[in-house]
Amino acid sequence: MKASAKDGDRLAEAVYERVKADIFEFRLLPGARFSENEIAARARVSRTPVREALLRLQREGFLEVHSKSGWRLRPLDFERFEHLYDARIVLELDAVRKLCGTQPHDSLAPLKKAWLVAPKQRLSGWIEVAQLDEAFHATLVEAAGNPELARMHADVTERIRIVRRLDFTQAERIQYTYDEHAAILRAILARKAQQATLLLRSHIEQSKLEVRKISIHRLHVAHLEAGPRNR
Amino acid sequence: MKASAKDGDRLAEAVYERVKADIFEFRLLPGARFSENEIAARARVSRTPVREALLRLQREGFLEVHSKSGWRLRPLDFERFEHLYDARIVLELDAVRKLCGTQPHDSLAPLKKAWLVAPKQRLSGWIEVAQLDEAFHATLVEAAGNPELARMHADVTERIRIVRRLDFTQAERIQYTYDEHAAILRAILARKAQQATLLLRSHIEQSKLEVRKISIHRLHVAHLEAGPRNR
DNA sequence: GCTTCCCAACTTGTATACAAGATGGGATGC
DNA sequence: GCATCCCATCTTGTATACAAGTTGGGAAGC
Repeated sequence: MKASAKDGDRLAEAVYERVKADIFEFRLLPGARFSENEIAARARVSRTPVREALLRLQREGFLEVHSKSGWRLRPLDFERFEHLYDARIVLELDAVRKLCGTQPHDSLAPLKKAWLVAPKQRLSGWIEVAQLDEAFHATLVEAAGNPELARMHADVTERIRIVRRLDFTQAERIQYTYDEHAAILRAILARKAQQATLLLRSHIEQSKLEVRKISIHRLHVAHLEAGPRNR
Repeated sequence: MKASAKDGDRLAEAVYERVKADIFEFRLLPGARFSENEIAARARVSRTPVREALLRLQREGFLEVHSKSGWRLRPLDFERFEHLYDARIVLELDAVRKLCGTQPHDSLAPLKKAWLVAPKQRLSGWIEVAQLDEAFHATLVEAAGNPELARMHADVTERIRIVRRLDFTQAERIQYTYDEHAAILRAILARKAQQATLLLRSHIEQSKLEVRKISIHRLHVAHLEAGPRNR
């Protein structure tokens, strides 16, 4: 699949998606240094669209550029991730409060179909569940009706994705996620705002905690096998 | 003051600031079309840094680009402004709740100095008051301690600035702003969360309303004197 | 072996060249 | 007068050329 031919004159966009995928799939490692020429050579394009893509990823918080010296993928910043999880809490709780204060939206119908299912029908692949989980929370915020808040939430989602996925690599966490999403959804549909917000807050706090634990573990392993690398 | 010489190799940044200033000061009008070459010629730089600046302003929601056809400043979108004001409410109320739940921060000290003053010491220039108003709300959010939420709030602030300033062109609105800010601040310092959030919500709602009224008026005038122009 | 210094090779940031699509206005046909 | 078509011109998107700062490694000196 040649990327450069049929993308409708959007090489910069293609490079952007490609580099972002490299980040999420750990082909580019946190702290790694690289140059615009390397990316350009790999993608078989010139530095111009590469630069456009990298500058965008920089603005989005993924990359750093050191003038005349090169680019690097920002190291994982757990303090930042915690702040982003807290931002999720703010945005999602507000959405749930608004949802509980209006007529039931049919925009929540797909969530019922995906999450209020018999245990046998639950998905188990961690990649699929991670996608479904993102969609659950995004749908809540979008259904609340403020596209600007939804966009902010989507930005947060992208920025924590790299660590959030780790949560679902534990099988029992998938089951908890199903249980908790179902409970949250039922509370929203029943318009129990107090209950829904409490459940959602603890659900996100729990994710935050799990990710912190796993990340620390991974960091420990990485240090053992690689020694000092970043900075 | 030559911009190109001493800016430490940051032509793109200088162009970005320049164009943004043109937007805020109505040298570029909503709906106006322009090309990269025009901007480049005015700023005496090549298209490369211009393009970098424009792409950034596009990502930030100020501009649109139509492929091979040109750029234009997005028309004022009042529905979007309302959503952004609602986003402010979400972010600032959360900040105030957090502030009321912790020990008093000395980071609020500058606010006391600026807003808890005798009527005689109040500023009256609408540009200064608009800046001070932005700083008031930004300081509240920053003091709450989550830099990510503060950054989102700052982004919102930039996007509504163009209409928000209109609020302060009415002298009595400046007085109301002083009164309301003082009341909000006192409630926060007294840790009266309920009162502080109520006051802050109605304060922002009021701003939203005023801006809507003024904007509609301005739109009306613009239509009268210019006829159909955009779209 | 150790430190210092210097330079060649990279790097980004900017300018310029080129490709190809969008567009508007005027000539043409009626 | 009016609609249609076509092309010169303008536009973005990409590639390439150039300028200037950063850096790392090896020679030189001791």
